[in-house]
Amino acid sequence: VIRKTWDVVICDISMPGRSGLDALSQIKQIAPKLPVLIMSMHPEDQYALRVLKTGAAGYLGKETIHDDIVKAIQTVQLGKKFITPAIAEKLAHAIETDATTQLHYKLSDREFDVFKMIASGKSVSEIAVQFSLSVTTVSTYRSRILDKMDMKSNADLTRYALEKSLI
Amino acid sequence: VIRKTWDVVICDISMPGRSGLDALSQIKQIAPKLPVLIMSMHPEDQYALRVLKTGAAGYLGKETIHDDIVKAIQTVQLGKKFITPAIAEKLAHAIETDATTQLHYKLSDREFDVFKMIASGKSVSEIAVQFSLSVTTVSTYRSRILDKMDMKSNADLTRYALEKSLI
DNA sequence: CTTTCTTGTAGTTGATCTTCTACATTTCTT
DNA sequence: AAGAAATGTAGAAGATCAACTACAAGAAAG
Repeated sequence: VIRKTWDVVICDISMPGRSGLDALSQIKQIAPKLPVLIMSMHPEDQYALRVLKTGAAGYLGKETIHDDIVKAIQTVQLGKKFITPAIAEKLAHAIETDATTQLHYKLSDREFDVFKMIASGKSVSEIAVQFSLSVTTVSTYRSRILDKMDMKSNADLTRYALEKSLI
Repeated sequence: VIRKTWDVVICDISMPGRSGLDALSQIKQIAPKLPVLIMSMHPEDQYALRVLKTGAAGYLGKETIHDDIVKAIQTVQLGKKFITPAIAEKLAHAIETDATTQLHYKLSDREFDVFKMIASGKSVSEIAVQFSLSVTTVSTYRSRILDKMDMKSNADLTRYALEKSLI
């Protein structure tokens, strides 16, 4: 990679550990646009995600290596990422996990509605009227919201909602 | 000003109205760094402020024109502003008026303390304990705060305080 | 296909809060 | 200096809320 120009790098890093990732990041440093396809005899576990995050154009585990390699090379040569269904699934999960770190992900729909109203300053009784619910019901929602979001006051909710542009 | 370079422009705009200001802004457009001293037979009323905002280096009203003109020219020639005491006073007022537009300017000291605590989520009773006051006293403060700031809920206060970085 | 968890819903009751009113001090206004 | 407005302070009483408890229906898990 240092001496010559290539279309694609196919790199077998069967040994897990830093060495493989280090090699990848070095390559990407020297030639950021050079597609690097990583092969491994390990299954497409979360290792694949780390590899992709480091800049690989694709990851082939032992399950897919025989079937997909030609397709993979063709794909990455076009500058696209080659993603197997299994990895796509991992990616989706990774994204979902990101969503999971959003404090309010735990709220049910009703709770979220109430959350927004409380955050924007409505009182529980106002909310109760608007939703034709008992005041105590709304109050229960509020408790659950505070509990799930690990907060203590309405002001916390307001602050949070403001930060996340939820209101 | 268009054709030659000058040290200072002394401009008599005894006629109020746009014409004077327009001339001034045209001059400042052509030669932004050229000091323009405005003279007028009108008193140093708020017209002086408008003139200064438009970029004049100083304003001499009929009261000061005879005493200060030499000093004024010397001052603006150095690139400084020439401000008479009377105008300084106006400026101070203008600034204060800006402060006045801050919604919370009306609050008394105690009210402002309470305001910050409410905005950051403290309950009236917590505040009452902290200040060794009756709950109703704090509640009264709260009413007055809401009233003065023309707001309706604690969430409004939180939002406001957050916006103005008061908490 | 049960068991368990989550969600939507409320009542009771004690806690907290608001509103109205009041009054003594300060602090403006005139 | 006299009167008016703002400020600091609270009590009584009614309004609102929170906490705990409960339960049914749906979702998820085993």
